[in-house]
Amino acid sequence: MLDYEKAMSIAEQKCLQGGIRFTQRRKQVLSVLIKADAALSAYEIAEQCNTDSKNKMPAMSVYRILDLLQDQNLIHRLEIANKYVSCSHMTCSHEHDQSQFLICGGCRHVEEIYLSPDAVDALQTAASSAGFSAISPQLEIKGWCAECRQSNE
Amino acid sequence: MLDYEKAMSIAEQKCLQGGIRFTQRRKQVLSVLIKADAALSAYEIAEQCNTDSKNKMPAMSVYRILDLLQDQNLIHRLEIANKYVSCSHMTCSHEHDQSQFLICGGCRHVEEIYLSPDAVDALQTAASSAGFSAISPQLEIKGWCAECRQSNE
DNA sequence: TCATTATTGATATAGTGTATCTCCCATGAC
DNA sequence: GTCATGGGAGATACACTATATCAATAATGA
Repeated sequence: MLDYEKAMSIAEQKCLQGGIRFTQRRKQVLSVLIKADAALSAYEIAEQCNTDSKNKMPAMSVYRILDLLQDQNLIHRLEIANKYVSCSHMTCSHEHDQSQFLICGGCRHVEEIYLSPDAVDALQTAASSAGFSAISPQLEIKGWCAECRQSNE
Repeated sequence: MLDYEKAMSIAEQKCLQGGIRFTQRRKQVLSVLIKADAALSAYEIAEQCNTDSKNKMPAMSVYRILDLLQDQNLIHRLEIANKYVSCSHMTCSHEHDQSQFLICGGCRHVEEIYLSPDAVDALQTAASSAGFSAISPQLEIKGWCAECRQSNE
């Protein structure tokens, strides 16, 4: 899990650089995602916010804030899972231009993985051959976690 | 595009083997997908069915039929795009256990690609290291098609 | 202080998909 | 041929994910 304090401070800086405010609402959403250390749906985030504080967080606000946090590269949206995760590279000083996620087709559990540059190159090459100019800097790969695989047999 | 007649005949056989009927409704849905030669959403399929014939195809029926066709390995569901495609390997006599799709993050255009076994192995290895027992036999990789890439700059 | 703009609240609505219950019809047993 | 059975289809309701829009509010700079 990310160093919470460090991550929040970096998020504040990034927002400043991006010319937007790091409001209480936005802090709250990002905070939930970092502390969860897992992929959550927008509605799960709202629910969590509403458990944590008495100030009601509408789902619509969550979506708005998620969009914004994504623009600042603070979180990722996982399209296969329809969920959101905090960017695990947020507190790294060096640049990462590739993230890869494994998503269990059964329980929707999400693991971040690290593909070798060779593997990424292979994907990129295949994409180019098909007339695509680039693969997404954020790959989502569906699979089966050990647990779901077992219970499926 | 698949040989239409051949594909439909194979689908019929597969349904027979699977112990289910290849009804008019099911033929109609599969037919639309094969002829479209593209990824369609469930509602697009329903719409197409309703254009083609006067017999109204409710979206709910489409979902039911898509599930069933998927069980018979006649079609694939693309989770990133929320769309469905006919299996391009349907008419092949040999076995394919891996399909890969490139999906444009902009226009949602779908291309089927062929990854080298090495690349697939690399993915599988990374998955295993993360505690996943397998990657999906059907990979979805998001990217940017040349057109969308251009208009995004 | 005031005007401007960013942010949030509130409501409506679209899109995608599942659950459930009923009815119909093809099939096989008799 | 008749009837019971079960698969298939229709219909309706609803859950979940997400966007659009407009009004209200808070923060900021002139």
